[in-house]
Amino acid sequence: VDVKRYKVLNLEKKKYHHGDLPGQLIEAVRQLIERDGPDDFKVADAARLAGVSTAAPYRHFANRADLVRHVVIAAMGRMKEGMAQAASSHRAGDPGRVIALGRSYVEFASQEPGMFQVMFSGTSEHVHDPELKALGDETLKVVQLVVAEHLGIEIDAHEARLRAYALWCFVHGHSFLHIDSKLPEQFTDEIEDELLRLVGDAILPERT
Amino acid sequence: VDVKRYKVLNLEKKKYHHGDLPGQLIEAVRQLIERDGPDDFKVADAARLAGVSTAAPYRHFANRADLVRHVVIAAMGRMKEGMAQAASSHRAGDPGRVIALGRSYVEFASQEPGMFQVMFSGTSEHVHDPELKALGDETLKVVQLVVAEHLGIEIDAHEARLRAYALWCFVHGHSFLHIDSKLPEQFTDEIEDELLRLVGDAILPERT
DNA sequence: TGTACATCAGTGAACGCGCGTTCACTGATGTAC
DNA sequence: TGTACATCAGTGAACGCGCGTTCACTGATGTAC
Repeated sequence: VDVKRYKVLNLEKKKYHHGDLPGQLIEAVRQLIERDGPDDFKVADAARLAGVSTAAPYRHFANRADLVRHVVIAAMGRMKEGMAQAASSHRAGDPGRVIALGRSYVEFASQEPGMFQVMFSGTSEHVHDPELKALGDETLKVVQLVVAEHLGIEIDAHEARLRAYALWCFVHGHSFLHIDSKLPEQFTDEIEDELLRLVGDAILPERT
Repeated sequence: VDVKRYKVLNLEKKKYHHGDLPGQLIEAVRQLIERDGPDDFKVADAARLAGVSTAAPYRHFANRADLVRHVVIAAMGRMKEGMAQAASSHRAGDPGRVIALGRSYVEFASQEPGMFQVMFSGTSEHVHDPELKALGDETLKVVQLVVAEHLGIEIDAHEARLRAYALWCFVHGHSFLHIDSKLPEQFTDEIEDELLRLVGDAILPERT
C-alpha cells in the first residue's frame, strides 16, 4: 500500500513539537480505516500519515486499542451530531422529520462504512466501555424523543421505545446491507427514498 | 486460550488417514469462530481440534481464506435451510408465516453470532464470490416469495421486492444490535415477539 | 493371493514476515532564580 | 534578561512474538500384474 500518496497531515513548517498529534493521529486512523478496512490499519501508517515516527503514537495512547477507542468516541460524536441536526431541522409535527433522521443514519454509514463497522463490530472490546455506551444511549435517546413527539406520547412509553427501536433496527440493517453491497440490483436513490418513506409510514403511521 | 479443554473431534481410534478431515476442519472452525470471534481463530487451533498436525489443513485448503470460504458456504446453507423450513411450516395465507421467517433469521444470528458476522462482514473478501452471492440471492428469494404470497401479488412486483427488502433490513439490523448487545435494557423474549409482530404487521398489513 | 509401486494424506520442525511495542536517545519548551 | 534544569514530545532502530505457510519426510492405501 502506497502511503506516500497521502499527503502528510501536518502541513505547516515541520516543527519538532507537533501541536496536536493526538488529534491528527485520530484523523489519520479515520482515513486509514476507510482505506484499509475496519481492523486492518497499521499504527505505523497512522504515524506516517501524521508525519511522525512510528514510536510517537505511544507518547499519547497506551496502545493500539486505546487509540481505536478514541477514534470510535470521536466517530460516535459525529454521528450523534448529524442525527441531532437532522432532528432539529424539522419541526416536531413534521412527518419528514423521522425520514430525515433515518437518512442521516444511513448517510453516516455510507460515508464512513469502515468506521460504521468498527463502531458496531459485535464482540469487539470497546462494546463495554462506559463512555461509549453512554454516547450510544444518547443517540438512541434522540430517536426515541423524535418518535415520542411524533406519536404525541411520553418518551418512556412502551410504544415509543418499541417503535423507536424498530426504526433503529431498520436503518441499521439497511446500512449494513448497503455497506456489504448486499442490496438488490438496481437499488437507486429514488428507491431508497421510497423505502424510507414506506417504513417510516408503516411504523409511525401518519396522525390524521 | 486453553485448547485442550475441547475434545478432539476425531473420536474413533486414531487412524493415520482421517476419514473426513475437510468436513471436520470446517466444523472446528465453526466452533472456533464462536469461541474466539469472527476473525480470530487460528488455523493451528482448527487443526488441533480436528486432531491433526498444523500442516494438515493445507492438504485440503489452499490457505486460510479458502478454508473460511468453505465455512461460510456451509453456514449460508444452514441459514437458508432454516428459513426455508420456517416458511414451509406455515400455509401460504397464514399471517404467522412472515413472523416465523423473521424469527428464523434472528435465531440463526443469535445462535451463531460469530458466524453471522463473518457472513456479513462488509469489506471482507468473500463478498464477491459468485457461489456465495448465489446462495445469498436464493435466501432473499425465499423472503420475497413469502412476501409476494402474503400480498397476493407477483414475486417480481416492485411492492413485493420493496417490502421484502424492508423486512430483511429489519431482521438484519435487529440481529446485529442483538449480537452487539446494543439492545435497550430489559429486552425480554416477549418484547421481541411483540416487536416482530409489530413490524410484520406494519410492513405487511393484514389482508382484510 | 502376494508383491511392486504410485499416490495420497498425514507429520514435526522450521521459516519468515508483519507489525505492535520498547529502548536509549535527543531536541524543544517552560519555569525558577 | 540570561542561564540551569526538569520535563515533555519527539526519533531511529531493534526486538519479539504470533501465526500462516512450507519443506522434506513417512505411513497407509489402491491398483497392476
